[in-house]
Amino acid sequence: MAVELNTAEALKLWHDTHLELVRDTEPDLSARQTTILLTVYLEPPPHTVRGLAAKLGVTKPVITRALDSMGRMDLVNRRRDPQDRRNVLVQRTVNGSLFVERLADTVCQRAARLRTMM
Amino acid sequence: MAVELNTAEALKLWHDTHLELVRDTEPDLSARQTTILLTVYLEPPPHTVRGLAAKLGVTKPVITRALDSMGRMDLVNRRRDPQDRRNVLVQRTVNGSLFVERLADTVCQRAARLRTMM
DNA sequence: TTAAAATGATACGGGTCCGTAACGAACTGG
DNA sequence: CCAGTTCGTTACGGACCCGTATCATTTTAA
Repeated sequence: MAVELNTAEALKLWHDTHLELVRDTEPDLSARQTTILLTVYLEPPPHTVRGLAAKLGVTKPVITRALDSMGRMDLVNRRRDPQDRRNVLVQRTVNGSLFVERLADTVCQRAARLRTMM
Repeated sequence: MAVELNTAEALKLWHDTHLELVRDTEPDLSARQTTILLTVYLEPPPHTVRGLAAKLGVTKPVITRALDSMGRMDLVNRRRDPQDRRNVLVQRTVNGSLFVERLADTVCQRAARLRTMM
């Protein structure tokens, strides 16, 4: 596991990956949406609105709205917690998994090209 | 120069860096703004509105507005091209350089921690 | 000199997002 | 039971961004 980025490489990776995301036809996710999406897909459940808001350091309506829009894109799902029906559990979707997989591929490809393209 | 990210590492890097940017007090840049900013700071001048629009695959008003808001944040500057006064040249600022430097540090630190934190 | 082309900015109508405040629903403890 | 707490959501006014269409300015070329 060799992950050593110098300053120039880090910036180029950040730039190249963002450029590819912008050029894609898919609508860009905001930094907040990206963080929420990857939290849900990388960290073990359960994921609640309150928990996500605390983790990101934002208010709860921010999470609610992000879940609204990402739900419209079919990237995440909401379900009531049967144990405590006040809670909402954020769940993964098939489409969201594919989206995250494509994002990982993009980052990996751009990282690999750093070696040859600089 | 060893840059080898596997899928899990790429996603964790993307997540961790975005999380730190969201938690920062500074306002988040959109993907388009990030791409414009890093293009200006990584690639050799001159940078014009038309050129940036073509590179990103967006319309010119998108670039104009992004330059408006990033100019308000003192991240970039606009200047008329004396050679061809129709053109606007996008220029770097001291504050923008610091911002880009901090971004690079964040990405580098998060990349370095991938080794120990997984 | 003048019509055409090119550049960036602006107006417009519509959408999304922001934080604060208030709300209903669900749980908790006395 | 029932007041108090904890959830997530919604309402609101304001800010920003979107793409299309149009504009003024400048350059080019006939």
